[in-house]
Amino acid sequence: MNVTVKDVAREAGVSVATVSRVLNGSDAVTEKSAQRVREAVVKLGYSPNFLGRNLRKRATNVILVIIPNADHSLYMKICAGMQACALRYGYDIITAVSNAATAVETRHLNMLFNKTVDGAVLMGTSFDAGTLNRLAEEYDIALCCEGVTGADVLTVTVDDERAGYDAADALIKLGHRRLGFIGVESNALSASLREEGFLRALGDHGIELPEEYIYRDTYDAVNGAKAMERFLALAEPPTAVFAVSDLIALSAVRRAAELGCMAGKDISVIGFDDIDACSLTTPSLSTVAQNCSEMSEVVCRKLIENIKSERKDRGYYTVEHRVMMRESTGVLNKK
Amino acid sequence: MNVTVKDVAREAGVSVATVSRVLNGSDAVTEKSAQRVREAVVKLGYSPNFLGRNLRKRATNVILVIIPNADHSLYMKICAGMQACALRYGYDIITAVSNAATAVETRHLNMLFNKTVDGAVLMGTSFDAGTLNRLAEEYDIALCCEGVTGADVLTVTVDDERAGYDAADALIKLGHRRLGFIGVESNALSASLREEGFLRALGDHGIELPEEYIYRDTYDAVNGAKAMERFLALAEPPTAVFAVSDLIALSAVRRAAELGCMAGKDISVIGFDDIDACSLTTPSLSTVAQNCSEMSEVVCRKLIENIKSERKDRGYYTVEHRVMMRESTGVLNKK
DNA sequence: GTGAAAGCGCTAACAC
DNA sequence: GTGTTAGCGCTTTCAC
Repeated sequence: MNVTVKDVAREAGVSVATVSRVLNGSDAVTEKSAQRVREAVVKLGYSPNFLGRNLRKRATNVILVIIPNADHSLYMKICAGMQACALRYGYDIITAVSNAATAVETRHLNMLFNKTVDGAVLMGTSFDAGTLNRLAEEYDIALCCEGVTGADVLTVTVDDERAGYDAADALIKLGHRRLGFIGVESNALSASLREEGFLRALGDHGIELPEEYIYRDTYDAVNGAKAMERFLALAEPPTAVFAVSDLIALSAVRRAAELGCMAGKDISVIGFDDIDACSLTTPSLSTVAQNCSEMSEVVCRKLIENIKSERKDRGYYTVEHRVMMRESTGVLNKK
Repeated sequence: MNVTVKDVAREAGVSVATVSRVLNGSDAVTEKSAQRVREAVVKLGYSPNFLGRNLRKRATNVILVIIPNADHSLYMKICAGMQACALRYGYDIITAVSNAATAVETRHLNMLFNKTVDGAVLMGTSFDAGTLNRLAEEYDIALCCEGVTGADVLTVTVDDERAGYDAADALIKLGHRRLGFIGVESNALSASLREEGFLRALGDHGIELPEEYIYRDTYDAVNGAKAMERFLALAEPPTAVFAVSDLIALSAVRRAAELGCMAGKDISVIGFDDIDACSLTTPSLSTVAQNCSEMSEVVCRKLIENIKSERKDRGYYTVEHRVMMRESTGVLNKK
């Protein structure tokens, strides 16, 4: 019932070795035999069983990408980019969502342990540096979007510190001196780097940051609204705000509007990531865009190189970011 | 270097058969042997090679989900739901993006042909009914979100006709009699069903639909803007508009605002899908939500049942939808 | 209860 | 250039 190389060999009147040679593009075969094999393949509707092939070759040419969060369009964009890149190297990408839960992430990594995939890209992993280093000892893994302090693992991200700096700088260039910051209470490296960069920019411009201008909470859109409420209740609210994620920024913009304060006019708000919604809302959201295509390209190529080679590249690479000014930011409105 | 059952057997002082029995939970083994095997597994850090196991078992317990479009949060939500459901049955979900391109979709389906996965869910496939029927003859596949006319394949969607009806009905209940429709020029079954339902609602209320109140273009957000321009240029523009997708609706809302026409006040707009952006924009977008969790649950469970059984369920199932009224719709503003 | 051995489908070394 | 055969790692009959 299930057609195998044997069947094809019999049909074509050759040996299984010849069939395998034709299928794998080995040139050591006469055109006549090759032709006969190809015909038999078509006639029998043969499709090679990759379990057998992979078992023998000890490779699957498949890379696993673990996504922490199904709601974030950034991750899907990067996956699409990696897929395009992998294809050129003869690899396939499969993705799985971890919901940032260690248990789920571990379950997915089983595919690495049980040889179902050749390598894995972790986007915002929940593992600590020690675990990652142990993993990297035995398997080909890479971090993307989100690095981990102390992890000696191939990593590709934007330069978050620099990006935070640039976001603040863009606001300052618009004349703002009272800058608010909405961050997240987590050990996410990217968020704290963005905060560091933000603070450095303020320092460079001799701007002080009062305690009340900083708001940190869980990574949840609704906290943009909460932060904005707090800011606007101050005697002297900030005139511009940087949020470490677009979702938070959008929620802040919305709450501000409800409180009679229009983003872009009465207050400036800039987010991070450039998710699709940024350009769909009114006002459209200024943000810092990550270069997804470059990020996916770099991480995918380097991981495949690692898989194929004995020498393992464990470098930390950064890709470009770009400040995108839209309608939610404007020059300081001197009253 | 790579530890196998053999190594575990030697370490535990038993045969490979016993090791396998312990690993697979067969009861025909003494607790003493089992204990020794478990210890050896831990000591050697053994992890079974699934290529060998799957080859032997002729099953992988993995389901492939093909997503047409990486930008649509709906698909990711459904994937997450399917993952949760699959887990309960001991299956894993892997996803791949096709960009609605037949070539890519075919490439992904190779995983089905080469036995890398046990079944596949297609969300908005680019295959025609004939191809799907032939596929379903030999493999376990299911359609989700988007059916195909004439495809005798397990399918789970919302009742798009009814949903289109309900969207129109909601607008009519707000007092609107001049209803516009923004559709897509494609053979997507869901879109045409939504249109049918929309028209039926109008018919039921004795409302005529002038030709100029219908706009159809490619499935692209920017067409919401184009449609709105056309509508607002009419001597008597529609007072309410139904768009078959949220992205299109959001773009329409935005363009309307630019033309001085505020959604929710001057014109009502309702979309479809309830993507995340709906509640983040101002005004928030009214829409028709699909019951993602039910959809993913049903399709996943029934597909797994098909995989496990000889009897194949090829039914067409529909799940609930819900009209969500937000700020972009309002009662007819009589001037 | 346990072990020996066959075999899942494939590739590649080796012999001709 | 082609065929024979071993073996990738695993499960599972079949003896014992």
